[in-house]
Amino acid sequence: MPNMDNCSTCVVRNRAICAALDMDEIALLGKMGRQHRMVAGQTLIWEGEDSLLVANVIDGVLKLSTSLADGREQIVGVVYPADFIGRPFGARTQYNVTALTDAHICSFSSGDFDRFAREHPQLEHKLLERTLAELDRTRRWLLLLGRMTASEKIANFLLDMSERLVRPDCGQDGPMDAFDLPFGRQQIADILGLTIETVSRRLNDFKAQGIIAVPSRRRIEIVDRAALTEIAANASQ
Amino acid sequence: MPNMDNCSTCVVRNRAICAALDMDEIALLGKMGRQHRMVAGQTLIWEGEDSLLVANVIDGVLKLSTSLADGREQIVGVVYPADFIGRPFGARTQYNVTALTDAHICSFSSGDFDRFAREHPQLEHKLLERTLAELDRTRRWLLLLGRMTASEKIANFLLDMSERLVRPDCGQDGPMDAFDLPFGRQQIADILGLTIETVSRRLNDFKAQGIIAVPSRRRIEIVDRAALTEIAANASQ
DNA sequence: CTGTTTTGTTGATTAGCGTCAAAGAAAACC
DNA sequence: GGTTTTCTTTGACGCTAATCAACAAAACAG
Repeated sequence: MPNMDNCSTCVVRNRAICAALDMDEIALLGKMGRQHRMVAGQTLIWEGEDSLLVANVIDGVLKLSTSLADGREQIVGVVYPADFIGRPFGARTQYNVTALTDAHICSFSSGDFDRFAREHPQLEHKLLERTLAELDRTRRWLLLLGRMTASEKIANFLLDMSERLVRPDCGQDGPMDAFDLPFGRQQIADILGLTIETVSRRLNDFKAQGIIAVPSRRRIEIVDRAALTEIAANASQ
Repeated sequence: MPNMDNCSTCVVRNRAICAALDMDEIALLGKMGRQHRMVAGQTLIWEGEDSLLVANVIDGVLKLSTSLADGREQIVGVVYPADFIGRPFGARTQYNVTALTDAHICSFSSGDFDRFAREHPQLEHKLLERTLAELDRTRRWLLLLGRMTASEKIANFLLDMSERLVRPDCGQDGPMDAFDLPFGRQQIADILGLTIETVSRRLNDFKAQGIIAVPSRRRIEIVDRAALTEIAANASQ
């Protein structure tokens, strides 16, 4: 089914890069887009393949990941609703894009999108601002991977999650103290450059110290945010 | 001294983002730019300060770095001639920018540059392509920091350097087998998330195995590129 | 050339995280 | 409801890289 009028009912329309466009332009872009459903675990783009499509995330969480020949994996990005996926302008995609939850995306052929973007500087500008912000975030992740201990990594990860998992629709704006992670333990390990055992141990240490509660596998409740912040910043120094 | 006609004699003019502009536009941008000399060790931008300037590197090598409260440092980027420095469009710069060698840059006030860029989509497009490429590179670095052993890190680092230190002016295009690093041992450690001792030891291991030669402190000669590539890719698996 | 500082190397020891193995708990399936 | 499968926790142990410390070699200054 071609999407007649998906954009006007799109829930992320005002937060995705589409927000840079006016009504007419959105209609034009909308004609080129296709909405897809993905199930958890499904891979949209494979590492090293020519970049054939780009997409907006409408709903769900996806990971960007690369791995070494022997299977060691590193998650290099996590993508949320309203975020942009893929590598415009010709280069090869350097990582896998895989759904962590069931997801809903709006995809475009790379070629179509590239052409459209070059004709609409507003859109390119929005994309540039997003890419700059993502680069900043990724550089901060270098510090975490290169220089932090396991406890510091996990504390920072939990604080980061408490900020990013805020649902934009519910009026709340501060960080949340209770949330469900969209990751299993192995995925947390792949984000932080640790093993699953170390993640499990440090998480249980925090639990034992009364810093967090873990009522179910994926649920985290931050009980003592100050303590967690201290560990994250290595405030003992 | 205002720079009357620096652009027409600029050695990186055809490789920097300026290459997106035509003569008139370059002249306009040139009026806003100022050339600076920096000495090795000098810091241009401090972590967390409001982003007041952006710049093109004309000559020299600079590092982007962040650090933790107790002094642990991570280099999050290395910038070469023709590269762009700084964070346009308002955000705070999240890292220090420091010259590793004596350097020569062409700087612009952030405000001026932002305004000019928004009026020149070609320039923004070039900047977007660069930022996307830098993001790809940074994501590959996440894999290195998160999942590689010290030997793998150093092998990859040396191979990366042998490709990036090719002087664009000298006709050669393949990677170089002999080059001078613009880094001391501590800086290599700060790039790879290691200690200076580990860098020194692994480098000397490679030397002992006849994979590289180290005729002087900063000079590297790749003697057995195949062996180095095997270690980098963990080809033993 | 000589003393001083900076940078890099080498050795001994330790600690943190990874590895291997097994048991336990939750989810998925029939 | 019971079985299988998957995911997580826990324990024992080993190894890699960090730490601490001393020394060597350049670089630099006078």
